[in-house]
Amino acid sequence: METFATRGYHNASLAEIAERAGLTQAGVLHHFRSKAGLLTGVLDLRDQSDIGTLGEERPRGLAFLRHLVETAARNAEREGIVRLYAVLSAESVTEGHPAQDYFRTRYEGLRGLLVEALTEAGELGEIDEGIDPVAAASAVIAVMDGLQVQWLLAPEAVDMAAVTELAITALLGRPLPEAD
Amino acid sequence: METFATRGYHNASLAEIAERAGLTQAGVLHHFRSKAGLLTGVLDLRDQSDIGTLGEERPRGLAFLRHLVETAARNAEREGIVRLYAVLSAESVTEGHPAQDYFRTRYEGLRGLLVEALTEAGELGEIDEGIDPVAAASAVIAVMDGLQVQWLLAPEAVDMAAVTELAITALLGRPLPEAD
DNA sequence: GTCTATATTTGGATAGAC
DNA sequence: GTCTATCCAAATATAGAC
Repeated sequence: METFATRGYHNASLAEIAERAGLTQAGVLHHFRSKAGLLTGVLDLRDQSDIGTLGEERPRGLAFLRHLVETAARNAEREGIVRLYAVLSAESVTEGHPAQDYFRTRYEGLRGLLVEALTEAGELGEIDEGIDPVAAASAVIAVMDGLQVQWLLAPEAVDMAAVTELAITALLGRPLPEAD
Repeated sequence: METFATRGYHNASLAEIAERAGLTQAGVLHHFRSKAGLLTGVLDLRDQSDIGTLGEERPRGLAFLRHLVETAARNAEREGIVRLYAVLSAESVTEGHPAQDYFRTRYEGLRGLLVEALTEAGELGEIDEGIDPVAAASAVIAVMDGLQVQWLLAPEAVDMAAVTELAITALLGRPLPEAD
């Protein structure tokens, strides 16, 4: 994870990964059939503790948006994870990238989660009728992703949580309720 | 440009670039001292026709924000350029990447341009007093960047111009004036 | 200014011993 | 399950002819 985050997929070498894991390059390939397989394994592992796989008990309505702001705040303390996703998601749009399907599916899922949360918020009367859940969903995800790159290049210049909350409240047209 | 956009920096080879340019790999290195030098050259070239280098006659106040929406619309017809910046900007956060300074400076400049435009808009009475130009600047840039990755992975699922305009109008708390 | 040739390094992957 | 040894391909960069 750390090596892919620090170097990206193509510039990461199995030799470096092996060394950091305490075995040889051939040893790594005993557990994963190829470098691409290793990347897939890393992403699958990460997924088990990530937002993209929130279960049925996930927060509903605006509480989900609040959860995203908290995620942004927590991310400011997890540079490695932020870098991993920022680097790999963008790299995945290159030709034949092994994580392309993963990120296509991930974004589709994230947009779906947000559309659902925004729709719930509408039904609960938490937000105005006029809001387009699909457009707002893309916007929220985009802000969070874009902030990560800016923050990685200049951590002192960008407050990810504050700007995320600003953008969300602006899109909703009202303040976000505090966390429980 | 096309090769770096399609493959990223590390996975692009001088051989492919040379072939597409109609000469040999050694021929390319006669004009650029190294692969990193070539990347720098590409970015410098692009800069001459790009938003980051708008001169003194750039649009002022909200007209600048309108200009950004138009850029997003135009970008939907320029996948190559979009991919170039999306891939390289994220890749630039990896260790020792040759475009790191370029993108750090670029984002700093973009934020400065946005802050200036938003400040002008405030002085012109085009937007409310309460708006924080610095936070809004980061947000606008982030939305545009984030949308590009989503759009590259699923062009049919994301309307870059519409969502950009939605986010900007939300952040401003009012509609954006039409272009001249 | 472009080429061929080559040096040198590094990469991913495989075979087979232990 | 891990290692050593090796293969093979590809990469950047340089030297020097034309």
